[in-house]
Amino acid sequence: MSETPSRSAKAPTIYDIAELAGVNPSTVSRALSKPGRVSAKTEARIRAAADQLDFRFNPMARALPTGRRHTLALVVADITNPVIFGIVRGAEKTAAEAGYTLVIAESQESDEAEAETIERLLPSVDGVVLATTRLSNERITALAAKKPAVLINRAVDGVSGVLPDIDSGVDALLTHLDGLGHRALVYVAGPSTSWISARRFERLLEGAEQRGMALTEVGHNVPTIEGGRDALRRVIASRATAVIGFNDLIAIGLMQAAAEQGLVVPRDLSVSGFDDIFGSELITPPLTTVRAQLTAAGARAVERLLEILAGAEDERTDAPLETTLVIRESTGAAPS
Amino acid sequence: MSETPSRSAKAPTIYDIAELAGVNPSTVSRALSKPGRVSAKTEARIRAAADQLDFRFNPMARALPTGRRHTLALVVADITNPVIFGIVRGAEKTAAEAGYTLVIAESQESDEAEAETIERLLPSVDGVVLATTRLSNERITALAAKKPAVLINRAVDGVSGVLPDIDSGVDALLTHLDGLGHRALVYVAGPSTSWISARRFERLLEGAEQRGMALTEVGHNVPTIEGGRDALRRVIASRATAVIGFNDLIAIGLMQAAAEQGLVVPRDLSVSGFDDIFGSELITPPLTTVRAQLTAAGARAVERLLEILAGAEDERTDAPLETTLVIRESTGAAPS
DNA sequence: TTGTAGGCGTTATCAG
DNA sequence: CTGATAACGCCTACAA
Repeated sequence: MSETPSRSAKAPTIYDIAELAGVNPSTVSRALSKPGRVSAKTEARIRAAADQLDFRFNPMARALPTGRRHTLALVVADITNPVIFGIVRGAEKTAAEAGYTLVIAESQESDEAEAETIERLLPSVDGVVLATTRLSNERITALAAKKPAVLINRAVDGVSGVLPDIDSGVDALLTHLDGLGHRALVYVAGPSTSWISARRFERLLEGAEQRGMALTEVGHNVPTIEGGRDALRRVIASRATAVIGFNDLIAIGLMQAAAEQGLVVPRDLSVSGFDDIFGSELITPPLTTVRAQLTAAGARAVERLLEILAGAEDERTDAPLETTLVIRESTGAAPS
Repeated sequence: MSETPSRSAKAPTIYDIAELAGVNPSTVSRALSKPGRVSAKTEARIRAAADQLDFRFNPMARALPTGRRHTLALVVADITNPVIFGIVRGAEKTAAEAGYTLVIAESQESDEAEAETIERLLPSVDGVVLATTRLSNERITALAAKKPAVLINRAVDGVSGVLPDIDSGVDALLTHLDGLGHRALVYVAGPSTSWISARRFERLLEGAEQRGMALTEVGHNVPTIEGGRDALRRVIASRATAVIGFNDLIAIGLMQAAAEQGLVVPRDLSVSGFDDIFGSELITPPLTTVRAQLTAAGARAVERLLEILAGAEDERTDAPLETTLVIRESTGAAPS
């Protein structure tokens, strides 16, 4: 016999239940939030009353005395970047399963804008996941001092992070290109604020040295298709036979621009990227890329956050997430 | 001289400010929430104190007496569907500008799962945007009775909705295909619970009749690339020369499967879709599609919600969002 | 213009 | 095991 709760009618409270069940409100609170601390009989009666009234806890009221909001924030730079698909999905699922709500915020512009967004959200969440942050290390450290924070694809001293296994992926890619006969490579870097872009380049450098390959870097680019297109001219000028884009978006932009210039990929130029986003497989030729476990990253970030909230030691960065080279058709033998 | 707020130190309250400024807490509340109701002098003093303590309102505490949570929910069936991108972006931006926080929830499975998700979120939000809902009309009506709700791409009596201009887009598409000489079409429908899929088919039917074209429908499909692939066999069996996918994802799946069968698009089969998502332009050949204004839809949905919250009449569905036919290379002359 | 007092829904601390 | 009662941080009549 559940009533039809109209929008105007206020939601039932534990007082309503208490009255209906003939007990004290505090007993209702106990019965409903910490089962077992109340006699089975009364608990049953209270639950029945709660059902009948279609009762839900008021999260706001609940948060007041406890300080727990049961809400987590996920901050991303650009929602339209397909990389965050998986991250969002993994994070949302894990949060929901733990009874937490996930707030997603986009920080678009500068690190200034991002800082503001976070500032705005902070009072209503218990912790924050930073997925593609443009924040400085200082700001991140400051943030982590206020609320539990976990980083994805970024390492900052003293702050928990979830990282991909950069080295193995990069190595596999280099081995692949080496095998195809490429001796000169270019890396099209991401934003200067991207920690992971720098790390990828570092490892590329090491690997290229070991293999005796030439490697140059094409300075900071917006991590979008546009960014990739804009970089083509500099890529061509480098005379490399294979380009490695900071991410798939850049790689795709590169391929589009190359096609427009009459360049045939991979005959004239081999192109590869990172992440394996939606779309990488769609483009012609399909993109060779280093796949990251995005969903797992999102899930793990939230797990870490929940652990910290549960009182775990703060900083910890567990084993990096495995990475796989996905060979498709955008890479081929070096032109002779 | 801002202190370094440590995670353990509790956030400052209006009491702290009151003490520091030598006034009553209620005066602080007034000064900070409704400027002008306090003498300029005291207000200045209070603001200074607030700054000094780096004060933020506690949204939870604020929500208690007022009942306003300043939070909106956006519920989507599948976060990895690129259609959602634009919607999320538009919604998030509009919400943030109005000082609202956006919670995004994914409801994956059945309408049962979606109902549960909403149920869980409801107490912590002021209103809900349903973007790709699988809920029944009854459930939607029930939901709207509890909290303000706005639908995207779905019309339900008595509930506000944001709709695309289906007719003009469909008509443009039909005219395009007619001009290319196609006389037999197939529509690859979306899920049976998709209101907009049915509407698209209806209009296709009308238009096909008017133009004397043949049209068949290939029953309900999952709105993903997989769903499109699975439908190809039935599409071929229909003997149509042009397929219209419920959305771009289905169209892309169709194209992939067709290519694997050795069919050349558009020589052997013309393919088109709806939405113009990320990826439609990337695939080869680039997809002809009816573009929807996704970002605008998300923004407008939140605007409507805010209007309702501000006391506007409840139901209203304003002029549909314009739709544009984007002709690319997946459609061509009908085979003779 | 500013202070006082009561309340919002829940939890926590004490008694009983 | 259960009932009072005081927080939690803010808002809002009402009074001064």
